[in-house]
Amino acid sequence: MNMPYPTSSSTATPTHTFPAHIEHQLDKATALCTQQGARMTAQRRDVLGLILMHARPVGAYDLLEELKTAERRPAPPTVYRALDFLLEHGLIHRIERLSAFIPCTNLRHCSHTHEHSEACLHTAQFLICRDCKTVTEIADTTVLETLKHICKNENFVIQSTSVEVEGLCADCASKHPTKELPHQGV
Amino acid sequence: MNMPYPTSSSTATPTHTFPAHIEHQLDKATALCTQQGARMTAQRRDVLGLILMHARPVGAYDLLEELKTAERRPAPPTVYRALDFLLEHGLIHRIERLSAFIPCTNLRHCSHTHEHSEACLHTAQFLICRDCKTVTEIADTTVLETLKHICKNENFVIQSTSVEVEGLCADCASKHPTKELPHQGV
DNA sequence: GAATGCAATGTAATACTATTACATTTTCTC
DNA sequence: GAGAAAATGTAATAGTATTACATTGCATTC
Repeated sequence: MNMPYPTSSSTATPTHTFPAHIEHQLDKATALCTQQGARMTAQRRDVLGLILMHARPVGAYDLLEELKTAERRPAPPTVYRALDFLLEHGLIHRIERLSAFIPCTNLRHCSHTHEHSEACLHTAQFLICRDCKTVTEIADTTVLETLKHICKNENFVIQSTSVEVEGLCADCASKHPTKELPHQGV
Repeated sequence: MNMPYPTSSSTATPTHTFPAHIEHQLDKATALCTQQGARMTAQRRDVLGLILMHARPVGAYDLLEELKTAERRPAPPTVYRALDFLLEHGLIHRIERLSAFIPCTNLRHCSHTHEHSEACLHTAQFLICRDCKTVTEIADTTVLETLKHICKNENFVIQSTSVEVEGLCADCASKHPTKELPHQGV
């Protein structure tokens, strides 16, 4: 009983339906794709929807499980292809340390335009809580500016960056004995 | 025919021997371990030696291959345990994007003391060349300072960080048509 | 509206990375 | 030397990702 969505350059019927606020974010993502001349297919929309449903980073195989329906049992490449697409278009981020994926925060925000395009260019920064596994995307641009500056000096051409800070979020830190950076390096 | 090494708090005979300059770096690493009350065993020394032998990041299973001798066929946990130890003591770094390992640059430097301990505290920064796979560790401290500042504001307790910049090194960039950050984000 | 070409998806197999659990050996401390 | 702790050996398995090739769907042109 799924009705086709009013996606401008999209394909068939999504196999999943999501709560209204998620659908809204999906529509926004679809609009962004159209704008970039990319196709937000049903498959990709489903995967993005599932990622948006999670409060925490999701693994590819978790998504694979959740994609299963009575009719279809997708294989790994299905999910990885969708993830690649979503990554390329800046709709999600990959958390390297977790081998997991989260939506780009900007998708959750109200603004429909993508003024922040540059800040999202595969150059996001994250705070990862070891305890509750929550990941927060940082809006700061200073880090990226610094990195750009360094790379300019070295004639290194930046294509993408990942900045991941692992530790304890404020909530978890208040519940546990504080453990700071534990040991000495060279 | 391997003779025991003069390691201060070490164990049995290493199964591998390395060129003099590598042995020198290994001795330095051993001294650092002793200083920290940690044991640089033959196994760990072998693994570190192999990592030092590579110009580029090495995967765990590559090391596993290289550890094989006529007598011994180590299993994965052997390598992973050694890697964990070396990581914990700041002797190597893990490049998240590559699931691979490189020596801490300071091991290669001349200074015997570890004045830079803080800068190495699981908080290194890397430039990764997509083309030649070479990884350069950056000495800069600004990025870490910025991150510390941000985290302080958010009451986030930092335990470790990774900053990975992927792109083209100066050499490779000069050989190829320049590809900058390719697409737009949200 | 058939033909063509390209993008997207389906499918099976496999490669690569990492951990668990438990037995054994080595080393340290007393 | 005995006991405890650290390190290693071993087998099995879990988790993540890719390759290669077949098929389908969509878009453009004639």
